[in-house]
Amino acid sequence: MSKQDKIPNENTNNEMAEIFSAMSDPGRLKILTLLSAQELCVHEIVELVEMTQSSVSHQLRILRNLRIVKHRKEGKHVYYSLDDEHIKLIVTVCKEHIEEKSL
Amino acid sequence: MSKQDKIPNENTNNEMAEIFSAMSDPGRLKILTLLSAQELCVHEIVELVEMTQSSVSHQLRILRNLRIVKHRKEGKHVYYSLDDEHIKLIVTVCKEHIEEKSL
DNA sequence: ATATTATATGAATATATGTTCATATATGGA
DNA sequence: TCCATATATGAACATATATTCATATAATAT
Repeated sequence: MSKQDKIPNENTNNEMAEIFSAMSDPGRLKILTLLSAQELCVHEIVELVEMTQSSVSHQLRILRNLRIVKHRKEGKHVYYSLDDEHIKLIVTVCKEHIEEKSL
Repeated sequence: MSKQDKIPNENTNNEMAEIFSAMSDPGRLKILTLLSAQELCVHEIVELVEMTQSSVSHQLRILRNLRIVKHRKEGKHVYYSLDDEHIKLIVTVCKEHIEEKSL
């Protein structure tokens, strides 16, 4: 295996970068942290992260498009939740990383 | 513990977002993947990731500033390596995530 | 000393991204 | 039907970011 083979193929690498990009905005990261713990509907998220409804909705669309979150509709409400445990783990490991660094 | 308490404090959340931001560029992600496997000097990285020397150098600075990579100088060469195993783990988990999704 | 190789960096530019504002759609209640 | 609530979305704008180009610095060899 050559050194260059350590790099995933172009598509996989780009998709990984997209996932990290989705996690790289403070607002989206808060949303992901919340959804790591429980399912929430949009207006609950809006209150918890202190962003406008419009902004939250735009951000949720980004997370939806990448299939990082899933949603289900119930009456007037749309409930969002993490679509994948990997994301939860990544958030956790990163948090540990920060906490160890700041010692 | 209230729902909002699930979100790390503002500083921690921002630092986490910065880490993910550092990993969100395809070029930087390739660099990090390479350095997950072994220490490399700048011109080796340049060849492996097929970016210009200037661009690689700029990106390495970003990774250095966030203490994601460390470097040591040996003669004319500067060797870079991952400063932290957490980053390696995060890359691995993300790769698994992509690979499972694409089944 | 001069040239060559390795690396870093500032400025400029092009592109991507997040927020706001206005508005659209959908559901349920009066 | 009319209204209020919940959510989504397009356009515009401001900011952030990556790359390129030119150049600077540092080490080594001739």
